[in-house]
Amino acid sequence: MDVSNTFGRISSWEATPLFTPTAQITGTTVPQEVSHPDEPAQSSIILADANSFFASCERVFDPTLAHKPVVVLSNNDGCVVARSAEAKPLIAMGVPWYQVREMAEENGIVARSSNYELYGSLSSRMMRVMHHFFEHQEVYSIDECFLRSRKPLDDIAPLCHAMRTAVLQGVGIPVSIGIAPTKTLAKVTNHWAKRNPNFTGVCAWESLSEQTHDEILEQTPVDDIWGVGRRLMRKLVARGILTAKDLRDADPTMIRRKFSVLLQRTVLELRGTPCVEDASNALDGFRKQQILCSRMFSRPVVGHTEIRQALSVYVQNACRRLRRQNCLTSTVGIFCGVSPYASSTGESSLPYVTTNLETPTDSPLVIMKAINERLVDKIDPHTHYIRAGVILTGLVESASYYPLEGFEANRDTHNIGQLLDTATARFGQYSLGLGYGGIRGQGRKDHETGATWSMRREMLSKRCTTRWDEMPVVSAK
DNA sequence: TCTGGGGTCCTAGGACCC
DNA sequence: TCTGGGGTCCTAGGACCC
Repeated sequence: MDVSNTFGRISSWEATPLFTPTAQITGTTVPQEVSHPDEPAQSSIILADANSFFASCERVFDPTLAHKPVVVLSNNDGCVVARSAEAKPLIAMGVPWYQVREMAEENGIVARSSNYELYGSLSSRMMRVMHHFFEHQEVYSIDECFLRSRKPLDDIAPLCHAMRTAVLQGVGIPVSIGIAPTKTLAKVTNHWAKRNPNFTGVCAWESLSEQTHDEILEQTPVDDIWGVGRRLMRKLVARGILTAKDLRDADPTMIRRKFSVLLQRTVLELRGTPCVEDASNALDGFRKQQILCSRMFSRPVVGHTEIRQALSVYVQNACRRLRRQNCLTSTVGIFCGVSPYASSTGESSLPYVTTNLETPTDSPLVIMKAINERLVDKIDPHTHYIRAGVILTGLVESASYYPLEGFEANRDTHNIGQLLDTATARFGQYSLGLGYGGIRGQGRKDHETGATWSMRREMLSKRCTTRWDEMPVVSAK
């Protein structure tokens, strides 16, 4: 076995624990990290997770929502994607909004369209505050991060309490914290802390007795475990594995053979052996390997003209993200989808077609030209599409790419992308656009482009932290 | 009338090479 | 007429996450 594997990428053929001797798995031993005599050999994983993040964000600048049931809807006001604690008993996750709207109004449930600009801004504030407490931070999603510490548990727990208070006071978002030897157990602990009123937002796995560990795992259904979705759950239940305790006690080799290396890692993680690597250093930080921009339309779209309009807007959005991570793309793909509810076959995603660009680029002009010339005619002009999207893959770092002489054609020589970035930073997103991405309407209700196919967001709150003209006004009497 | 968006990783299978 | 074995790379599809 290659020892360099141990601290680098997990090899695909075997679940290799990261910090502990691996004799029981591979027959070899790996060096342990050097530790200070006063410090535990293994670091603690701290999972900090905001409570009902989107709903909590809506409350930050609208105190009238406090203690009321609040739900946040997906794009296009489609279905319920977040619920405050008060709303949880009243409304299920993921239900289509149109089916429950009447009931919600009768029960005094307040609904908001999703306001990702606000959530993103509050998320980065929250992450900054937490980073102040623990140097090693891995931002895992918009509302949660893993922190790592080698301090003794007696020191970590008070720090976590202080961090929780700081986020609540400084940003206005309540978070729950789980501390455990592995990421999977930190997730379990965190969920437990949220459900159990005995914990004031912070719970440490290792402060609990073995009997409590068993009780917690016994009460955790297998599909509540990080990494086990609906499909896997069905297969596991068929084998009599119903709870997290059953999975922890299953034979890892059998799990590897019958399922996958991923689930084998989960088994080991439930036993306290870290197997899921720290992703914060992957790819120089936060560089994505693919960029996808897609949206549902507010109404079905037929024919190439409007599809081109939408693709043009999405390409500009994708290119902005591409430039932000200093990359160029070599392959562009587009897809359209029809409603799986309307089609008799349940088919949802129709053509996905790709084309390779002659040279990598970040220019929306070059990409849109390739789409118009090579891909758009693969789309059926008579189908009623409800969504479309653009995927950029084969990303390369701009700094490391030098075109051969005579092959610079795809370079954005006029720096149009840069110009768009500067203009939109100053005047707001969609204030300036290219071609079909050029803007016709201002209406927030019809989304930013003002196009009739643009998504619906009828209950959008203000973007208080990112728009001068939407800043909240406070008055004192 | 109306059912989200943006990612990741793993695996199997095919193409291709020597 | 017989028709290998071992390896890499790429891609599509499936599963998962929030």
